[in-house]
Amino acid sequence: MSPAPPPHTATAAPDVTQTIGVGQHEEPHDRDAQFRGTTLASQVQFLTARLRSVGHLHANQLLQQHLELKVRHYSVLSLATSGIGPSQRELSEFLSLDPSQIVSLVDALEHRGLVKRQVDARDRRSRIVVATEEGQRVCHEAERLTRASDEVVLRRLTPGERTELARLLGKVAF
Amino acid sequence: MSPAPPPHTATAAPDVTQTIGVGQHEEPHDRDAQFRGTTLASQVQFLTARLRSVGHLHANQLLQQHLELKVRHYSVLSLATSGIGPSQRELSEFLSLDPSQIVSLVDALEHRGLVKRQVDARDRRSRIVVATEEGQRVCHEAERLTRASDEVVLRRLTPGERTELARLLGKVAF
DNA sequence: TATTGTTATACTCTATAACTATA
DNA sequence: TATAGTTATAGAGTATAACAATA
Repeated sequence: MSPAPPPHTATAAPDVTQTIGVGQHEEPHDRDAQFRGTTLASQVQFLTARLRSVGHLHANQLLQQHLELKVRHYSVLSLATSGIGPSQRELSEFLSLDPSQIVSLVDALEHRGLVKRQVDARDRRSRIVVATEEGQRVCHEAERLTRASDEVVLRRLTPGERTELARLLGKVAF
Repeated sequence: MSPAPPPHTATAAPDVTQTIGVGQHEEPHDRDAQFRGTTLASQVQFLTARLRSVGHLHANQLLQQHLELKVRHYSVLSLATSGIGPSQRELSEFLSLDPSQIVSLVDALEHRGLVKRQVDARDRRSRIVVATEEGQRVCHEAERLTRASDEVVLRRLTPGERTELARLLGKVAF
């Protein structure tokens, strides 16, 4: 059995030399370790995509199950509850979503009575999205759920490591 | 220590208290800082999603521009080049993609002569995906590009911080 | 009977352009 | 003329089910 094969080092053409000729059975554990030892698995962007994938799935299920809400609706609701009074344009920019997507998200939240649109007196073209009292209640519950999701997804990190991860992400995410 | 102002604390209906009353002009910088001080902006999963969004966009453009490749194709090509000889099923699991998606990705790479399917002698149902010589050349170039993309996206981090970020992500991404 | 790859299908998400109302 | 929001539409991404070959 190959103990810890350094992968991909300028291997010419010898196809699957590591795979063939090794034996007939691969332990699942060793196999997974092989994948994690890959060049791809060492790249930050790949790891980031993977983390966001598992996290998004988990948080989405949790929100859907308890509040019939999705992460993307929650992110709008959260900013509408924050007190900073975001316009739809600002929501679009900060959430990296197209303005047309914000429309449907706010529509959905408005139909459920969680937010309302207010015409900005200083520029009557723009609509400020603010949470209703019910929306605030739901938002706080959603925040509790998403924090719980963070806890689960980051369970392998110590509290100090979680803080550090948040700090590092904060430096590059904006 | 609580440097970030705790936002949103049960503000009843007073809409945009922070926004109104300050003045008639909002500096873009202050406004952005308000968004970054939000509860949402402090949650790890939100930051992760944002980082992956900007990173994915950047890397995708770079790969498309230089190699007419997308990140998702690169990830398959990279594992096909790694020497571990992944089956399509294994690619599906490690990349968190549906088996049917792997089919079209491998099809595309195969049509370009970058990979080929080999029937696994030990289980003739499964196909091992291996890179051709040309595929290996393209892969190494793609790795160079994605590393460059990482450099750009993480430019605000010190080398030590990048290593630490990769380590923390590695602990939670699997 | 169960699994791998495949195909077909539908659903969600994302991106683009055109329209309106305000500026 | 330019911008905020809206609408419509198409494309990319994702999920599901059914099928053939093999185990």
